[in-house]
Amino acid sequence: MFREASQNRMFQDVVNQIQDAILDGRLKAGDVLPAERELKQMFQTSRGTLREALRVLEERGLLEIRLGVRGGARVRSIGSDQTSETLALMVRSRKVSLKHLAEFREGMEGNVASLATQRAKTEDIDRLTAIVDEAGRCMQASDRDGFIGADKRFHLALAEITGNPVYIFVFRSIHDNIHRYYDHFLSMDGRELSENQQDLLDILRAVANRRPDEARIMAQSHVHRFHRYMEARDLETHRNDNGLRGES
Amino acid sequence: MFREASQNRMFQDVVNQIQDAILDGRLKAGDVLPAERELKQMFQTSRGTLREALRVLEERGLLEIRLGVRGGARVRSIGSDQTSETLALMVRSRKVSLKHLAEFREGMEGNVASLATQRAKTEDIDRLTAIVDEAGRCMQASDRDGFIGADKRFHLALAEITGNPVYIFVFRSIHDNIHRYYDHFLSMDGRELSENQQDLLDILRAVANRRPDEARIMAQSHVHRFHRYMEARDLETHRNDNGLRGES
DNA sequence: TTTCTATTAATGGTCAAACCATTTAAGAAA
DNA sequence: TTTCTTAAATGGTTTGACCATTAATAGAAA
Repeated sequence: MFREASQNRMFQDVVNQIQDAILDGRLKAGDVLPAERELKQMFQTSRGTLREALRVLEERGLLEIRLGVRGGARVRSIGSDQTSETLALMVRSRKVSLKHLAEFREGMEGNVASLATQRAKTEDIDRLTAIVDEAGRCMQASDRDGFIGADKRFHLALAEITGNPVYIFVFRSIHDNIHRYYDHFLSMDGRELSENQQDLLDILRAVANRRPDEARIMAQSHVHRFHRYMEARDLETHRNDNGLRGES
Repeated sequence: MFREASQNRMFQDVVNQIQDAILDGRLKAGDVLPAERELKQMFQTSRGTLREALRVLEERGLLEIRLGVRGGARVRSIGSDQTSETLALMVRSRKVSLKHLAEFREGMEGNVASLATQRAKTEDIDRLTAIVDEAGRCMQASDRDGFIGADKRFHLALAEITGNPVYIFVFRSIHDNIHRYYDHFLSMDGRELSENQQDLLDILRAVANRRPDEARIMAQSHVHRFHRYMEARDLETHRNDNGLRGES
């Protein structure tokens, strides 16, 4: 119900005050806090203590601290970076595998596709169409990275169409982590590119025709296909090493 | 692809070294790091710099720091606390509302119920049955808090049955945040308790009968019911204040 | 002997003042 | 005008001291 109150730890109080100011809108994204030597006087604390507080806020993703003249602590907009980092920790510590991430994403993308189908406006469908067209061009040019980028934007667009920021938030977190595997394990040849392009077309058609259940199935099988490619590549290369370590 | 490399910021290097030791298993949960005055010599740095590094690791959820003799930095096990905090920030900054959280949860619980149905062993079903029985006793005793607790354990058990830690991780994050609303807005009378108990029985039956799709629908409508209760209460009390602010 | 109490030492938390490193901007030189 | 130099603002680091909290231990009281 409540978190324990800690008397000691003055820097915690500084953290709370600044965080409240940001979350209450008194400090907006882009604002620059006064220099450390001024802040320390405003809070009546030492510079060391103040810096510990800034470190916490930076780690929380609320501040970005730059060096040099005109540097200082800038207020950032709240994003999903931190969750992404936490998931990354779980992956690195072997608590979560590619299989787990992929399964979760498969279910979530199904929900997203279904919801997006129920809520897409005509301009949303136009936007999706444009992305699929671009993916098609990448496919014909055998531009693998371009295709993967378009694929990502397609899924992100679906998440945005739902109007629910939680989907965007979680999607980013999952995708950031799963993407590391793409670079290692996902090499798509022409046939695979064309299969995936067909998937996107199928999803788009289901959305345009207002068939949520069909869109769910299509999206799930599309993500599942990606997953299978990676699994196959993983098995091929697995005797060499275990893939992803030590890139913090 | 890569994060920018920052030469300056010596504390970052200390963070990386300790984090790597934890994630590589050289430091296990419960281990206690040497005292700050020893660590500062091991890293050949000043105490202030070292403390900034510890602060980051604490904020990342990797260390827990205690005061006094026999205090110090202890290695924690990696959990979902941090993501929960980030979501909480988004709720407080009005980027995410109860409606968004509830909708996301609804979809996710459907997926969880479906997967759990496909994977439940007989002992899993026994466990679920025991939880539902307990919920039934709470219902008959009009023990609202007890019922909510049993309900939460039921959903958590389903997540565990999937065998996918990502579901457990995300469930905890979402639930921690949505639970604050329960305390404010959710007052269930006898009829509502009994409706929810019936929901749990329905889900359990679908799982036991191995009907994934049915389990999905049941779980979704169950979560949806919770959601509607809260929405109703929210409207009732909305003229007073906006509910949840400033409890950091 | 057992139990309570006061002391003590280990440890994190804070403070102060100085110096270093980086970056931008203003001014000087070409 | 363009390029180079310099200066000032700002975060990063160091040192050494002192404060506050806590667990263990020694000692007093029962």
